[in-house]
Amino acid sequence: MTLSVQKRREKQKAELRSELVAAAHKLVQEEGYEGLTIRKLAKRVGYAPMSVYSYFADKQDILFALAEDAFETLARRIEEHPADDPVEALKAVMTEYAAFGLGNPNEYRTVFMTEKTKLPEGRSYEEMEEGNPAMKVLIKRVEACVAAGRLKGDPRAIATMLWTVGHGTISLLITFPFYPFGDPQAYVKRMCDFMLASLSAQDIPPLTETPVNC
Amino acid sequence: MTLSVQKRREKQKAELRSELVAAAHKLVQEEGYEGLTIRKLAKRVGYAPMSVYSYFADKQDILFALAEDAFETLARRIEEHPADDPVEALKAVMTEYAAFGLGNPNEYRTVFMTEKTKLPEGRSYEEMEEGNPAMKVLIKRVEACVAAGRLKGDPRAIATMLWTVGHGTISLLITFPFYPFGDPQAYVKRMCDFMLASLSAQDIPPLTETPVNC
DNA sequence: TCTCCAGTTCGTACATGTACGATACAGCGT
DNA sequence: ACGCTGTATCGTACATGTACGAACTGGAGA
Repeated sequence: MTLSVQKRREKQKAELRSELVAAAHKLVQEEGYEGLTIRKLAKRVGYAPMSVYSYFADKQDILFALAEDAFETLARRIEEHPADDPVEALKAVMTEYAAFGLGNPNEYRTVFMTEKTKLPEGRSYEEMEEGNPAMKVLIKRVEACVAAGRLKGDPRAIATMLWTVGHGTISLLITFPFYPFGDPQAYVKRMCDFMLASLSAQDIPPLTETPVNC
Repeated sequence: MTLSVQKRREKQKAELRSELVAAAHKLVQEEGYEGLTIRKLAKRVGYAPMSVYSYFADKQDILFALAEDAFETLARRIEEHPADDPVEALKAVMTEYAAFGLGNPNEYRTVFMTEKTKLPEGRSYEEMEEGNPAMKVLIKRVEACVAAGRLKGDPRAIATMLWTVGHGTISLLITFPFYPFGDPQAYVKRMCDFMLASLSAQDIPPLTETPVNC
């Protein structure tokens, strides 16, 4: 029964990790993002500071776990959105995405604006789509638009381009709040409408087949 | 002659600051970006660690000074680029901008991917255009395209949208090098061409006049 | 000339992230 | 039953950014 023991171990460990994430979340809510400190977090759950490192490789790792939670919430929020027209449904993804980013700048920043030379553990880029449910919804709704004949081209390429523009919009709004974008909502809507209108008028080739000469 | 004394003071101070920036630059070149430490920097110029704070408010401030230098180089590189066709000239701005960002990710990140809630000193958002010559060139070349009838609409709005997309492209390529964008150069070119083609087909209204109802 | 003051320099101290290694303990083979 | 090994926990130590205030210094006013 050594396996059973192993399993129990892992389960316990996962539970303690969850407990730590919950405590971190509470800490952030109570004292703001700068209030999240390894020492404080450890004290919260009655551990020694260094014990936290048994569950997280890094402080970055803790932030990442928090962000993953947040993005699950985002995905849920997106999914429970009305989707009468496929293009409108796609726009809703971008709008909700932007609202989330602007409303949770710290989480957004830890996921999308911090160094990713080493991504947690060794998982490949699928982490992007597996660990980030929002991306899945985006691709799904793009595919719906293509299937409905409202967009032409490779869904993944289209989704990537939308992501690029959405991210550019959000991160600039976050980073340069004083730049005269006008109303943030309006700017998001402008970019969103612009992209959809422009994409509708073109046939988007897949990403890898783009000619590399030049 | 109290003014003259004041001036001399300021001049001296500016010189020392420049010396610090130069030393910081050398340090970064020699030991990488993590090697830049206030203590090490102070030791380089023979000061006590805390004396650095007479010239820079923050470590962020030091990085910012370094990045400003880098962006001046970028602007020079852009300006000395052939500009036969106004649209091609505009594309060249984006291409060079992207090449710079991908080639100097650390500088790019400190300028465009770190919190700007408090921008150095109290200068307004013009810091964006005054302190960052690249932005000026962008607007200038957009205006040239509009004047030549190749683009329609408000130059500042068009420039802002181009900046948004360019930044989105660069920052995603920097942050997620493992995502299958395909060849970075090709992806930059794709986004660049896409934007120019799409912008050519529309009349872009000014930023502030965008309707805010939704 | 003496006193005072603003600004520059810096010594010390603190909170933080984290590396290193010690300790304690649970499950295993002998 | 007894020691062995791997793992969870944690005490200590170090480098770092930076706050606080002391010491110094050069020029201004009495």
